[in-house]
This record gives sequence, structure tokens and C-alpha cells, in this order.
Amino acid sequence: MLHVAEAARVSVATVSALINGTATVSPELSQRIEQAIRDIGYKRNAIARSLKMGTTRTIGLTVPHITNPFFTDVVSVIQQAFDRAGYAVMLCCTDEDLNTQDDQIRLLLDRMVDGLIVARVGDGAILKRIVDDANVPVVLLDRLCEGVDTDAVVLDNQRAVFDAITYLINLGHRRIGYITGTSDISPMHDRMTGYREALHVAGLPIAEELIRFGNFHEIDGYNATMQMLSSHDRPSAIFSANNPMVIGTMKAIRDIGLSCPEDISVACFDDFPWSDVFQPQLTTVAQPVQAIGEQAANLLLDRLAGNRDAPPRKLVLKGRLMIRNSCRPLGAMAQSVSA
Amino acid sequence: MLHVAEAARVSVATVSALINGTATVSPELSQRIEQAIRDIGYKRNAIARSLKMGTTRTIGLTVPHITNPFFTDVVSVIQQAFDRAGYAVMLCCTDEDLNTQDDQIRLLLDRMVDGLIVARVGDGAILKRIVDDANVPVVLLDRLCEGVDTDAVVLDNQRAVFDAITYLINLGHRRIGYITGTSDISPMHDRMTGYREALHVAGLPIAEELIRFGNFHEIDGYNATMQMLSSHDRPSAIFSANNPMVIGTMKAIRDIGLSCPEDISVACFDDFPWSDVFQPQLTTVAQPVQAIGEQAANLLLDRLAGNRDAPPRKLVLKGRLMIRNSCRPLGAMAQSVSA
DNA sequence: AACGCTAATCTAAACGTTTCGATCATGTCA
DNA sequence: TGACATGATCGAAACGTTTAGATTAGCGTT
Repeated sequence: MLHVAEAARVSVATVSALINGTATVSPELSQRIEQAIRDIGYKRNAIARSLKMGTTRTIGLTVPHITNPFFTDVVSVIQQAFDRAGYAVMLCCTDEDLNTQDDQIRLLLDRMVDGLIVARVGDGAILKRIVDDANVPVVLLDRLCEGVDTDAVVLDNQRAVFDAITYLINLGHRRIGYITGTSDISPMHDRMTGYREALHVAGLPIAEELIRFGNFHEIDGYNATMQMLSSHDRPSAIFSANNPMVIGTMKAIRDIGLSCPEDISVACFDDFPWSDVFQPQLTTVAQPVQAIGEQAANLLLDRLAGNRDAPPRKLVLKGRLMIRNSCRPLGAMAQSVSA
Repeated sequence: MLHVAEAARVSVATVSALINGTATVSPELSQRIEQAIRDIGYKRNAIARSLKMGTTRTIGLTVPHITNPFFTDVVSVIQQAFDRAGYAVMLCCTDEDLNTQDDQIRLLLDRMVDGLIVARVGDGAILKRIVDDANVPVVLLDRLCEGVDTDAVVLDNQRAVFDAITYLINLGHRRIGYITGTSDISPMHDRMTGYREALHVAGLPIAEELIRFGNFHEIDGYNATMQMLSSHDRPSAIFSANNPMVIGTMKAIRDIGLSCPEDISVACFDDFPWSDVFQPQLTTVAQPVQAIGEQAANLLLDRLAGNRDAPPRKLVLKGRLMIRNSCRPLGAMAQSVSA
């Protein structure tokens, strides 16, 4: 900018005024400055600007795993929304690891991101502290965090799983296996509640041996399913509360020599693009990813636009049960269908 | 930092020296400074540091679509690699659009990213100009770019498709449909060459009506497949040169009332996690996503470590044909199999 | 003709670091 | 004891912007 100013024989202040339109500058000087900018190929240094202005027009986004199709889609939507608004997005994947997450959030805050969208991991205590002293707006995504009272957009997980399990019960299933991630994050907790509630409402017992915990990965779903299917009294249906784990479930079913839906019914959380193309076509709980991403972006953009003191807004969206052919009717239901 | 210095009754230079270890500071002052840092909760401002140092420890990464599973995986690997190296990653999705890409790259360069990994889109002319005046190292990913002579990591696309088509020919297929993206990017061009070469080597004619161009999206694959399957002399196999488009292909096959592999065989580029769980299990060309991501990251990290003048390095990795059950033997082959 | 008002432009400080060179105390050696 | 190397610390400039406030010129009023 100094060079531009010299070339145009004006002060840097005038150049700045012209570029930002913060003050009127005469046509004559405007022309000289614009010419100089072109000649020199000047580009404003966003870092210097950020330092002075205290804003980077960059936001941080952390998710557990970008390869989880739910997060892939949400990240994509969020990225687009901020791109439109002229913001850059720094993406971090925490790998479901608490320390990684804390490091990454600190890294983002050091870089003075203007805001944060966080699909948190693990215990919220440190997250809370970090977020408290950094003075940037935060939007929680997918997962609430106790004690962190900020904007959030989540699913009505309890209801979604309640509906899915109730659907299985109505098909005639009585022993329904349930595979979940660690329940220290709100969606896993709420989904579990939905599972128990559905059984309870239907007057069915809750068999604790049919509830398995994993760490969100395919291998965890595989192991959990193997255990359940090897038992003498195996379930007739399995619900996976997490998408990557359902792949493990399907592989276990295959490896143990059973088939879905003939021998065992399967449903899971989170839809994916292939679900209605291949067999079996999985019955899933689809999250409104587009809406989730857009709402999260909008909440943050609204704060960034200056609406700082509005009370925290918590958006709860509805899931949708996508009924396909991976769950088959059983018992009386099967008869009434075949009749 | 000023406050820390005051609280510890030292100069800012000393604080900086201690934090960065650039000079020895006495145990006594060290202790005072560390105490002050804790008391105040001081965090170094990375923006100010960047301005002074001329480095942001941030890189830019642009891909066409993060929802394309190939890019999802590669982005994930790259992100991890840079995370380990203490770099942040700014992610941009160009949506296969040239102007978007140019805007985003300019945005990244304005923010003084230290380096760039680009899976480019469209004509390379503007990209070349942008990259030339910005003085940052660039690594091309997946797609080469004429005139841009930088580090790159790509697949041997021609060979990979040659192998896949030859496999289909060996199964007895003679009319093999080919669905590709626009051929202005190197992978699509090379893959097409592989297709033609395989037919040529096998002494088969090239039927231009069996070659269809789309714009990388599911709907394009759907339309192309519909057209091919509606013709009086339809192909016995279809190869999709792009992963999202193959979903369209499968849906078209389903909607037209055919089934795979009984009526038509299908193979495609890019593997995905579900491929060996559902039916049909798609035969695919798997790219070594882990290696691609790591190599790209390594090339860039090497430049960032100071190795600026080494000549451009171009890494060409091999694809791997994952043979599953979506392609069936035909004619003589089918007989020899059933015999 | 003196005054004030407005519009255009400029000067200089500030943002929070890093770093060069200067300063100063201390100990060592001839 | 004086000269000098060594080590620890500091002052101040610089990175490239933005912006408050000062300055100047031009013009209409009275």
C-alpha cells in the first residue's frame, strides 16, 4: 500500500479510504490510485488488516470425523454458507479425541477466528473454559454441552430413535439389539433414552445384554454385532446409533453367515447417498443435514453481524425415518403381511 | 505481551525471547514471566506474529466437492498430516466451478496461506497466473494443470482404466458404455485414453454413442445411463469414470427395470467404504487415498521446510482394481464359468 | 474582508508481535 | 588493574494496515 501511495503521489490514508470507501476521494486521485494499484498488482494484506481490525473473517469448524457421512454433508453445507458470506473456514477433525479437540480449538482461537462451530467430543469442562475466556461466539453442532450456554442446533434424537424402535416393534420385533457410541455426548444419551422409552411404552423388557457400547468406528460395530449374534438368544433386529458402526454390523452379519433382512433386520442412524441403490436398502433415520448446516451457519453469522447479546438460541430439528427394506416383519406381523 | 512484560517488570523483548527460546533468559526472570503469563492468562496473538514473520502456518486446500468420497478421504488425510505438523488448514470447495475456484484461491492468498494444495477445476490459465504472482508453493492434487509446473501427485489414470476395461473385455463384454466428466481436466482425459486404448488393444471398435459426458453429478450419470439403456443396441457393461455419477447409473438401471449384474455389469472409479457390504458389491478402481493425501502433504511440508528450489516433483501412484460381483461373465466366458 | 462550513487529504499513532543492535553487569585473563 | 569477552536484558524499529484528528482549500454568508 505504501508503494501504491508513492506511485500515485498520495498518502496511504487516501489509498485506504478509496479501497474501503470509508471517505470520499476526488475522481482525479481515485484514478491515479487505481492506476497505481493495477500497475503494481497490489493486493491488500488481510493479515495486517486483521491485526488492526481485530477480525479475521475466518471461522473455525471442528467435527469428530469428516468421513462420517453426516459430518461430510454438514461440513459441506457450512462451508458453502460461509463462502457466500465472504468468510473462510478452518476445518479441524478431532478424531473423537478430547485432547486433540482442545488443542485444535486453542489453535483456532490463537489464530483469532471470529467464531466457532463445534461438534464437541468428550467432557465439556475444558471446552467450557476455553470458550469462556476466548470472547468469540460459539455454535454447538449436533452435540450439546453441559454448562456451555450458547447457540446450538441439534436433532431431536430421543424422538427419532423412539420412532425407529417403535417401527421395529410394530413389525413384530421383541429383542432389538442396540449399538451406541460412548454416552458422554448428548446425542448418544438421548438416543439411548429414546430406545429405552420405546421398549417401555411397548411394555417390553430392557435386556441389558442387547445394549453395546463402541467408539464410533466400524470395528466397534463389528465387534458389538459379533458378540450379540454369537449369543444363544440373539436379537431379531439391530439398531446402530451411529452410521460408521453400521458398516461393521453389516460385515459381521455377513461374516457370521447370516443375511439381512432374512435372518436379521437392521436400521441405523444417519442416511447416506447410496442407501436406496444397493441391497439391502437400509432403513435409516435421516437427519436434515442441509437445514442443520444452514441453521448453524446462520446462527453464527447473525452473531458475527453484531447480534451479540441475544440470549442463546437452541434449535431442535426433527429426524425422518426412511423406511426401506432392511427390516422385515416378524411373527404375527409377518403372517398378516403374507396373508 | 505488553501486560505480561509490565507485570513481570521486564521488557517485551525478554518475554518474546523466553516464549520463543530465541535467547537465554535468567531463571529468575523466567519464573517471573511465566508467573505473569499464568496470572494474566496470556496467549500469543498468532495474527500479529504472522504479520511480523511473514508466515501464517496455515495452508489452503481446494477440492471440487468434499462429498465425493475420494476427496472426503483425501481431505481427511491431508488435514491430519498438517495438524500433526502444527499447521491449520483452510478448506474450500469449488463446486467444479472455475470462477468460484479463482475467487477462493485469491481469498486464500490474501490471507497469506503459506502453501496451497489444489485439485483444480476447469481451464488452468487463470490458476497459473494467480499461482505465479503469489509466491507460495503449490501442490497439485489429482489433477495436473498445463503450464503450471509444480509439485503434483496424481494417479496413473490411463493405466487404471485400461486395466478395468480390459477386465470387462476379458469377461466377454464387447459393448462397454463409458460415462465421464468433462474432459478438460487431466484425469478425465487420461481415463478416456485408457478406455480407448483397452478397446483398441483388444481389437474392438470404439462406438462413440457409448461415450457420454456429464458434469460429475449423480444426475448426469443418471441421464447418461438412461440414454444408453434406452437405445436399441444397449451396452452389456457400463464403466463410470467418476464416483458420484455411478449412483445415478445404478438408479437408472433400477428405474428402467434392469438389474446389476444380471442384465448389465457396472464398474466405476473410486472405491467407497460400503462397497463390499451391500449388493451388488461394486467392482471399482480404488485409489490409494491414504498415500495420495500423505504424499501431497509431504511435498508441501517439504517446500515449507525451506526446500524451495528443488525441481518440481511429480508423483504418479497406481490404482488398484477391486474385483467384486457387479460384473458378470458373458458369452463364451459365461459358458466356461458355468461349465 | 473576515468568518465559518464542508470536503478532501494528510500525519501519525496504533494493532501485537519479532529482532537488530545497544547497553550493562560480570567474570576472566594478561 | 585495565582490557575484553560473555551473557542477560532492553529500546526501538518494523511488519502493513486503519483511523482519529489535524490541516488545507474552496466556497458561500454576512
